[in-house]
Amino acid sequence: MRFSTRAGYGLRAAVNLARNYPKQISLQEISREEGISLKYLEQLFRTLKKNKLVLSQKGREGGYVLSKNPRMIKVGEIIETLEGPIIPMECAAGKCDVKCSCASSVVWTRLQEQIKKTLYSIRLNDLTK
Amino acid sequence: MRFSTRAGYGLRAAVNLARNYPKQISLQEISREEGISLKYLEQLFRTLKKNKLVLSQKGREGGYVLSKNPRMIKVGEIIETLEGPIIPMECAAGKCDVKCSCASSVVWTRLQEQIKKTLYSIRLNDLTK
DNA sequence: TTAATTCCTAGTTTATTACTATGTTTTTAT
DNA sequence: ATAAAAACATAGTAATAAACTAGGAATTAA
Repeated sequence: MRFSTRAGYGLRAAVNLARNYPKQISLQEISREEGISLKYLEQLFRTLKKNKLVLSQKGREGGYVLSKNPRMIKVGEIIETLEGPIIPMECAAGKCDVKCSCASSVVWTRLQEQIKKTLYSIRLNDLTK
Repeated sequence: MRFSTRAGYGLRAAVNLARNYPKQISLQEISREEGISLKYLEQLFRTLKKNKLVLSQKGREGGYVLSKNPRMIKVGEIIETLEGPIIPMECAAGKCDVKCSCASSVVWTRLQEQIKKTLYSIRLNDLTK
């Protein structure tokens, strides 16, 4: 049971932006500071942008900023954007066949709730102190 | 973010044993009832046995039983046995390099705690009703 | 006009998961 | 005794996804 490095890297990058908020930061800086491949960061930020979590400016002296105050951005948003929805097991996805009306599905739905609850209770600015 | 089918299948099989406890059940029966490959079940049960969660009897009329009353077996035991320890991100493993003394690591450790707490608060007999 | 940046698509490598194949050994019913 | 049914064991394969790279195009400010 692991979250992907997309989530790990993405969160670190987002915290970096949160620390610098509202200053605009280039991915090169983040890449250098966090030791994450620039090209990989570009991919991550494309999806972050598509989901309106960051704003960007192209061209020289360009970069990214969080789209809202870090106080308003929940860690869960970043992670679900980069990883897709939190679904520990098919059972918890709702699309259950007969076999999955099984007793153990309550484990996975309860787990799903708890994970989401945890991730959505932490905001980016909680991680900048 | 997904748990493996090992955990899903293994849990279902364990719940099946719990329902039949203390009767001994063969993997063929479980395979038939749960629609899980027999050979795959054999693998899973080898590791369950190695970790003393089940007892076995070889030979004709043989099979498996839970090693303890289902009241005493936590879902987390089954899952961690089959999947390995719950570590949402390297950060949470303790073996953190400099980069991972980062702010975001508190997310992963808190998440780890919550997941464990959830999985260890449910017992097999909670799933047999 | 050049350098630095975001933006875009596709490809490649690597690792893991999921599952299969082919047995051996043990035990019980017949 | 023998045959069937079960656990036990190892190795191999196929599919999938994750992680990352390559090579650019478009944009913008110094």
